[in-house]
Amino acid sequence: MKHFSELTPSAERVLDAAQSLLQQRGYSGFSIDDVAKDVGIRKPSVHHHFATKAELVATIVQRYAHRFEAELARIEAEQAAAPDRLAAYAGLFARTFADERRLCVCGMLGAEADALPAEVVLGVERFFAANVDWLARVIAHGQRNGLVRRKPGARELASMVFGALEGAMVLGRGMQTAAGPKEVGHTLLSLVLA
Amino acid sequence: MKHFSELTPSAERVLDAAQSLLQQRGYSGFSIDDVAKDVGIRKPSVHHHFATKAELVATIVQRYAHRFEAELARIEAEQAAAPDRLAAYAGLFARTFADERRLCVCGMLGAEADALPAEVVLGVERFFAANVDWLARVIAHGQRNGLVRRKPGARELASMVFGALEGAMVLGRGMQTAAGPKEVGHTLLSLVLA
DNA sequence: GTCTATATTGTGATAGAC
DNA sequence: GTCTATCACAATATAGAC
Repeated sequence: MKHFSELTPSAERVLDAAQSLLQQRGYSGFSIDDVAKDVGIRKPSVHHHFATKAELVATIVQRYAHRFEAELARIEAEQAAAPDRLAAYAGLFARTFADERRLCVCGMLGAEADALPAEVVLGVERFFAANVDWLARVIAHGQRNGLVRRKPGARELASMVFGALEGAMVLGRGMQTAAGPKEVGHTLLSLVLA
Repeated sequence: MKHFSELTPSAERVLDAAQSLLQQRGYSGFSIDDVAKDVGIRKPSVHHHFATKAELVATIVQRYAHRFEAELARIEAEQAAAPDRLAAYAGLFARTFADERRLCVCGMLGAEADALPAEVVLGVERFFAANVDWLARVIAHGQRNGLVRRKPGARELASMVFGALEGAMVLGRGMQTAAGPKEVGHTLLSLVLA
């Protein structure tokens, strides 16, 4: 598979359009032709950049995960205290959702996992693990400093926080009045602080 | 749309097979022919019971929501204390997930909402609202008795708990080592109790 | 990098017989 | 309630020209 950093500008436009469709409709819910129409080209031109749909989506996941991990690094650099890091983390989900109520790329794909090519599922697994690992580290740090409650372990809290934010995006789309990731982020924070 | 209580045994077999496929692969991820194959009949026989795919899935949602609400009523009858009711509630999600790592029907459909017929989305919205309403009532009751913490309001806690359990199912499929709804249920309970 | 044209398969849905 | 046969179209993907 191509690495996303070697993409031409045309390939990036294809990737952007496909990611948006993926976040709105899921892997099985959009076609190569949908992508082509959004970009303003024809189907075979999409295949010129990405031979198969699986490769296209695997590249989306790769780029998405890379960008996300860069955001995590930025948060750690900018925020020193665990509560501030957690608040900024929730903000990442809120920002994605604020843009046309888009779902997390990997949240969507995780739900569909059984219907996906193996190379896509692998990228999703890595993204999930990276998130839980990062959260567990931040939470453990906060627990040592007495800023985060100690009772459920760092890893249990991390899984719960990550899942709650992913779940909040799903609820937010299915239900107009539901709390989105922004509101759930606040609720989580007040529960998790010592 | 037909009501699920008037279904013939053959129609119920079709509905069962379709629901399983829906929970594993999503609305766009299974076809009428997939359903037919699982039941052991041909495509037109599926259409004989449900004229369109939209009607088939809308009926699944209707039946699923009805059964779920019956479970909620049973929990309220069997468990008097809010913490026990919440634990039993989380158990509903754990039980679904324990069966072949199936997703909640409406969790799956909520993620796909943008690609779905209106009659399906309407059923999903109703299911979400029923869950948050029920949880908010149970939590408010627990707050009055001093068994549930008072700080985030009942409705905020309810949205968070529901979303966390839905999210845990998504994580559980995408990531082998992740906490499923069972583990997340325990974490949630220990956070929410006073 | 993009196109037209095409192959192949899958899709939801219908007609009409048994 | 189920079937065969069929329709109209949409899907992923490829060949080969410009």
